[in-house]
Amino acid sequence: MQTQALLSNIGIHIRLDEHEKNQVLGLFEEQNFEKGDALLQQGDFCKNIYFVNSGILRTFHLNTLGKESTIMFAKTDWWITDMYSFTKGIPANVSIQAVEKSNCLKISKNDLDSLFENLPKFNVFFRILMQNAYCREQLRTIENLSLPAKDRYDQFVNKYPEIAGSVTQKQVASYLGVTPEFLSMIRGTKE
Amino acid sequence: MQTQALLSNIGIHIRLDEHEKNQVLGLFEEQNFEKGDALLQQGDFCKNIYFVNSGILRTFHLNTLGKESTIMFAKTDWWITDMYSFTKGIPANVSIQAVEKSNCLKISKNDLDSLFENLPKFNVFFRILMQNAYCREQLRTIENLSLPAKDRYDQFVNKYPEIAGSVTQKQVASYLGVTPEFLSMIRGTKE
DNA sequence: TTCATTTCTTAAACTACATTAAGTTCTTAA
DNA sequence: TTAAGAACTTAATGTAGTTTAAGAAATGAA
Repeated sequence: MQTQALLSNIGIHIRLDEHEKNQVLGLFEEQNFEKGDALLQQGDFCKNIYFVNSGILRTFHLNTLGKESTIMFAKTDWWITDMYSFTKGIPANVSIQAVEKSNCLKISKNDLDSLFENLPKFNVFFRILMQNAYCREQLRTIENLSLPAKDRYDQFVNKYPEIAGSVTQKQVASYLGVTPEFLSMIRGTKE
Repeated sequence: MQTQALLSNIGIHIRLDEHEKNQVLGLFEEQNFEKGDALLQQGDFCKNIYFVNSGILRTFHLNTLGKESTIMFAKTDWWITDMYSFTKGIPANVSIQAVEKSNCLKISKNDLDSLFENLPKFNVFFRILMQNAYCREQLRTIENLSLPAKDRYDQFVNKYPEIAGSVTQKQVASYLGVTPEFLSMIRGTKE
């Protein structure tokens, strides 16, 4: 099980001794996904949170008309789950899917909760993780509200060049909130 | 200083004894705002996080063309700040404003950080607060991407009836990402 | 390799929403 | 109380982005 990436991700925010590292790692389980595999289906209960060792994943929502919206992408060193379903125990309103072959470390809700109890500083770590996720999401709201599609596309490519280069334009379009046809047009107009 | 609302807000998630309650309350300061008052100006550094005792506030962003986007509203029992500026010490990219006469309790970044150190369970409280904020923000992203303006308006009114009834339609429009003129049209079409 | 499927592109016709403008109602400060 | 400025409405015109469709390129399974 590859654990260096996870340990260094945690290590950015809190310091763990050897015993604590083992305490944490003992609760994670490795899982491999092939391109297109589903980690979670919209409507099911999200029981795990995943740390991405390698690969790219995404969460997407299907509305009542069958329109697909990409809510987030996750690459190496990111965490991905349906936080709403995971923390509140309600059915997920997104699916999670491997965009390409990926390797993840997952931890269940129960095990994470036990970690919060038995290793209190893990609350510090997750507080910061949630803080950052909230800030990112709010920044996206600001961009969605204040920028036209072309500018949102440019921002996206600047911010996440590896993702922009690895996922289909259809998926990028559904992340930006435009059709693939319109994204294709936007990309045609150089400046 | 009104403190019951704050204590019960904290009490939903963590248990504090009398000494700890005083330790917490000692770091908060009461502040009153008149309608229209600014708590923070876009471009300034956000040094405080505010708990709303009474009233309604909002954060909004001004883009380079002068277009205003409402990022969030906060009413009684909510927390409001520019989390990005507050936690990372960078200039705010939103302003915070009292939509109506409001009473708040504020705590500075330094004092909150000292609380995280000296009262570790406050990390649990803020972890949950950030988790909830992230979930809310992500749900909004889903709605922005998957629903047309009319449906987003209906959802907004259902979810926050008091806010919808207390703020101007111009502000609601800038929250939904449409012009006031178009919101007026939407409201005209009964079902 | 090869065929089938999906993705990407281009373009014409269309629509949700923006802009402009003018009139009406509501707020608020003097 | 009043007047000035906001906020709200309505309607005509304009546009960013959608839909539909059809062909070209890329991908993937046999």
